[in-house]
Amino acid sequence: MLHIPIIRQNKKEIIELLKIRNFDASKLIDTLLEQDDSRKETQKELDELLAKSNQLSRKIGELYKRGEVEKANQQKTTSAEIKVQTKSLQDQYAALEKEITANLVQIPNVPHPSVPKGNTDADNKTIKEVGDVPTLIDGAKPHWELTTDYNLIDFGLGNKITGAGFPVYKDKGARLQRALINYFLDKNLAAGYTEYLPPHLVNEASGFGTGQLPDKEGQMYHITEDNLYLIPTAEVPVTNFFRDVIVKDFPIKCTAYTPCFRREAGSYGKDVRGLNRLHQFDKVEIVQIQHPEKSYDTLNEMVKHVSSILDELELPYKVLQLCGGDLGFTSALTYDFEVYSAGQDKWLEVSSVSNFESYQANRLKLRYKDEDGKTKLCHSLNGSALALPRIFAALLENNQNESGIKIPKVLQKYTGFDTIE
RNA sequence: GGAGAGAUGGCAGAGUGGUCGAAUGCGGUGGUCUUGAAAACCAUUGUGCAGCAAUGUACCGGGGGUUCGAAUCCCUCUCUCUCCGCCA
Repeated sequence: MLHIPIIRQNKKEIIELLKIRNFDASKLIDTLLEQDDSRKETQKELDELLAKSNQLSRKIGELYKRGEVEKANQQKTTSAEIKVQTKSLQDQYAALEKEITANLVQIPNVPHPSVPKGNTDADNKTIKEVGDVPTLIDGAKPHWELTTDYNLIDFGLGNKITGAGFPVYKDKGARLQRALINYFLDKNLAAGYTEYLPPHLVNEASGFGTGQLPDKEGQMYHITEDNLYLIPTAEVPVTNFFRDVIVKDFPIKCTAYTPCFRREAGSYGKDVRGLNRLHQFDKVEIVQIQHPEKSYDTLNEMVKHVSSILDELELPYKVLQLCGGDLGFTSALTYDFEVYSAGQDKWLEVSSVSNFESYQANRLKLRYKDEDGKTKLCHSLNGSALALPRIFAALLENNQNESGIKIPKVLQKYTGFDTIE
């Protein structure tokens, strides 16, 4: 969520920028600032009253010590009166704070000025396109046929033991999957990221910290018995490492492989065909915590890094800057990576790299100390490097020929084979 | 799963219901000394909110209660540790 002092300082600019997302914040912000004003006033009154009460208590203590019991008892009556007043002021204060937070969480992050206006993904801006769309052999197939033909994935078996959206990888399919995970992690390590293997279940506080809770509750699998949630992305456990932390050295660079679990309620049709949309999938994530002045340099660095992976995999891809309407709620600027998957003639999103500026950090209480020793909010960023299933699909579809499926060179030392026959 | 113990500042660890935001040690920062370093000595060192500031206020795992007054007493939740059982 946004930080109130920053809203106060840059009110006009923020309202203008939020229009890029087609979000009219003017009324909400006015209400918010009014509520914050009365919160301050209430606190002032309350503090004064509490000060009075504290003084009185100290006085009563002294009177008792001196044995002046009667005088002390008189003062007690006054103290009791003050207590009634403080109680009602405290309630008032708590109510105001609650309203303020409730309003605050309704305001999405302020888009970076460079974010293009727009409503849907059709308005996203193509930053660059790399690689040529491959010409396929006659009778080229989509991956959901190739995975069966070459015995790489058994969707039916997944249905049997769990349900739709839970594929079972097998033989060279399983090995290719493992190769991709290792390759991605090694690439990230070489770029200076530290590897983590976090829990796949998180508590409620973590869900709130990165913004999945309370609003997007239905998108996560919830284990009610223990009140834990299956992670929808490694972003949740990893970013929450830094909840309530005061950072000493920038940047912090983390990478983690985890399975990701998503309920995807309401998805259906051909978008969910094969590997295109799953309830469980593998992903290698990168997360950075950075000084506010450097976060956009870092964002560019992350985009370059993801690009270099796709270059090595020899997949045609494009980088898009998301328009206001397509931008995630908590992001200030997002670049999406889409890979061309020839067998189904489709561009598939395989990575989303975002700068959240201080939006997540404010929820997480993730801070650093500036030169004057004042605590300030850090910037947080993350991206996929990369999401596996769609890469898997594109590799099969683009590299198919009469004799089998070719494995890109860079992966061969990880797979231990160069073709799937 | 059964029995017990505990949760205090970056860490370790005191704390009789009143001057406790909290002893002490370690660590951190600044300084003295030194050619430099170490050692020693001196000083300083939590966070939020309000305020230009002085300062005020809140916070001793979370929530509630008793009391004029709670780190300290009571209730409750969560978590951690030890022992026993089970187990990869």
